[in-house]
Amino acid sequence: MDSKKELQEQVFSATREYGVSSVLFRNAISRKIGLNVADWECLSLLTLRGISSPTELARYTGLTSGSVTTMLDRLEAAEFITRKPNPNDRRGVLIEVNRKSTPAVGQLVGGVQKGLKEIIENYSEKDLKTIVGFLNAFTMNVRKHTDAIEEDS
Amino acid sequence: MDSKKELQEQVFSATREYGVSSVLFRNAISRKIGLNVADWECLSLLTLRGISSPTELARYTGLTSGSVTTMLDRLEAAEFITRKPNPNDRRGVLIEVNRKSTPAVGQLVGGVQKGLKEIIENYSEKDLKTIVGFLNAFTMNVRKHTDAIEEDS
DNA sequence: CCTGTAAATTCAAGTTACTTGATTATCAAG
DNA sequence: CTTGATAATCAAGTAACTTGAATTTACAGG
Repeated sequence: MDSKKELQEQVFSATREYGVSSVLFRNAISRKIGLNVADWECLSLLTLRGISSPTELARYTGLTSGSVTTMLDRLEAAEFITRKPNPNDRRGVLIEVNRKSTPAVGQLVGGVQKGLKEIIENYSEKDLKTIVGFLNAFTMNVRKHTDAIEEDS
Repeated sequence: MDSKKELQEQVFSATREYGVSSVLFRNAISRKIGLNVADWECLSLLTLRGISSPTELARYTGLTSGSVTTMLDRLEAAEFITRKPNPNDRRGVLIEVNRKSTPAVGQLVGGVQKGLKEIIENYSEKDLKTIVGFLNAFTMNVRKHTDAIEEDS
């Protein structure tokens, strides 16, 4: 097998390890913080997006809207999030993450992000372009297949 | 300088979108197959990691041994896995994934994998090396922090 | 301006999955 | 051959999730 084919296989394999490691990290951190996995993923998305809605969180976690309601009740009671009225749609609510009430979370996530930034800093512009291109292509591919799965139901 | 910082930010952002898209794919596929998210992820771990015992699976998932028992009962009833006696330890069991009994799974996962392989084929050897290097560095970083979280408990 | 339909969220009742603690069987060591 | 630890399971109780209905608001067509 030539070296290019081998490299292709290495990339393929690396993407899987990337995914597995992310899952294991999530398991460890949610356990550490004392949240179940769904609750943690919810907080995680909120951290990325800043503000979200129960509908979006339902999609992200794969839970039903009813489950999201009780999950948000839990997170709100624990002061991880706040519900606010949506000024543009009086049916909806906006979910905000309370960053100050989660110093442990910030520290744990911040550590990984810091590590990632250090990795990124070691690449040239050219390489960064290659990496961004690959990551975006990967993401588009996953999205395409997700949509395909969801369509024929 | 500025464009490099911007590129770095793009990579950082792309890794997050990569993660989000993976989560949404997981939701879609587990729903499609009729497994809950936790069961699907376990099946995935069993397949990718070659995990073989309930004990090991419990460690990876953060579940208790009792939960793993009932989860394996579900997966076995649905014929996704098989329990076999461990010839080296009569207390234990070995878990095997039944690849043949899951054509739907194979087809769905195969689709994404095919797309990924097509993406990979468009890169030069040099670029592939860059990509592998980045993915591995990312994975190592996540693992390092996972271990750190698990250690001080 | 109405009216019907769809969407966002919540709620109540029933189901599923998880945890804890005990149980059985086996191992490993002295 | 006894002691302490480990692998898996089981039973009972708890926590989380789903389903389906209710409420409120949005929006499109007549």
